[in-house]
Amino acid sequence: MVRTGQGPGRPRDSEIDEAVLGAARELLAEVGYAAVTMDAAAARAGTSKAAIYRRYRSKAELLFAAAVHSPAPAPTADTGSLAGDLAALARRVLSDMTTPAAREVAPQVVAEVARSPEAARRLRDVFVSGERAEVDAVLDRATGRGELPTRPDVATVHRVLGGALFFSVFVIGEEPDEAALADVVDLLVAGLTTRSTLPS
Amino acid sequence: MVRTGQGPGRPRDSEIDEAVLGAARELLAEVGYAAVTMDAAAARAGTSKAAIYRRYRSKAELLFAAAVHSPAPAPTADTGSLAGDLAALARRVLSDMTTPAAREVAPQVVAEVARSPEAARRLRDVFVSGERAEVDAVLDRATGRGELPTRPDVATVHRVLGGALFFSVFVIGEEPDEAALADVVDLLVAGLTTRSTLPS
DNA sequence: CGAGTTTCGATACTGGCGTATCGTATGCTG
DNA sequence: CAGCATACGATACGCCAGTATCGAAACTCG
Repeated sequence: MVRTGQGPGRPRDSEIDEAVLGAARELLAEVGYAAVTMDAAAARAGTSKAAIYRRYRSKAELLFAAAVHSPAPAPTADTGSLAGDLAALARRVLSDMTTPAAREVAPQVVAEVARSPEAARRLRDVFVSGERAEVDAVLDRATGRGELPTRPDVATVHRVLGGALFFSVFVIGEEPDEAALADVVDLLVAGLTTRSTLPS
Repeated sequence: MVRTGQGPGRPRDSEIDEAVLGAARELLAEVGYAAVTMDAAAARAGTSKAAIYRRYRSKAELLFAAAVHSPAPAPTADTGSLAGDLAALARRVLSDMTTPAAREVAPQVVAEVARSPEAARRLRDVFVSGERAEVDAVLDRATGRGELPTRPDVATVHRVLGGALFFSVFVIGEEPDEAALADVVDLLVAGLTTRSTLPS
């Protein structure tokens, strides 16, 4: 019994998938999050609201998908040192966060996550795990170089680095400049290279 | 010419101030953020929606005010060490974040902040500056004890600590347990006591 | 080929946030 | 006392997210 992965019934029209996503992207760029209307998105995509809601559970999810272009995040380059790698990673994450689209969409996604456990799961699968994997790779390289006394807990490092960036941009409301970013990374590197991590 | 601080016109009724805030608090606790209605809040407060919107610019701001009880946050106790102080501060902030009300309201406030620069300013005045002052006090004590080689940048420490907590709860979606919290604090302390901070 | 299931477009509908409008009430200022 | 500016209750309204309903189309399985 071969499971084709396709259930019974009429299959989704992939052209509509793209049309919807494209329309959402355009509208988001043109008028901004608040002014995007589901009706307008449907109209521009040449379809109906129902078709959109079959694909996304809310406006926040649609525009989240629209704002996220590259499902293949370029893995952080190997700069040769933990400090360099973390700085590079931090810069990339920060630049992703400060995209016009991301600036508007991310807070809404956080709000959505609070309402829907399912949205929370999806965010974790799409974003959190991806970021964590990148942090993991950086720590792997540093461990390989012998820069670290013990292997730090990935979750901790991710929490601290990602948290500092997210918090700065979306809660404090001021994007850290290059010096502030360096200060955070410096603090993190100093901590990692000094202590022995507690067992998680 | 004495500016009384009260402009012309009929003054606000302070009883309505309290009634609105009380009604909002009750409803928030009873039915949760999403199910709170501005009409219901007005009705329970025995007033009209217009009176509420004269005081708060949105549902998010109303429920934010309703969720924040103590404008006088108990200053963090002096535990005798930087590690102890930071751990205590982290625990308090975390417990504030994980209140049922805060869990629902905080993400909405973040979303609101993205839409309204004015809301952003208010959040900074009410919350960010308060937290930062607490971090500052902790760093002051540590510096006084001679635990730190140089005075760290408050903004950096605040970003890292506050960010790690906020990010964990509201983005990653998992509240850090006692061990995870200890790991973050440990990392932070190791970093602070080791390096010399870059000039901000 | 027929039964069952899902998508599609189209459209109508509900609920709730936020705004606007009135006539009235209440305070300051000259 | 005469403005004048604002707050008040009471609606009414626009706008939009999200849901529901319909007949028709498209695909799978038996």
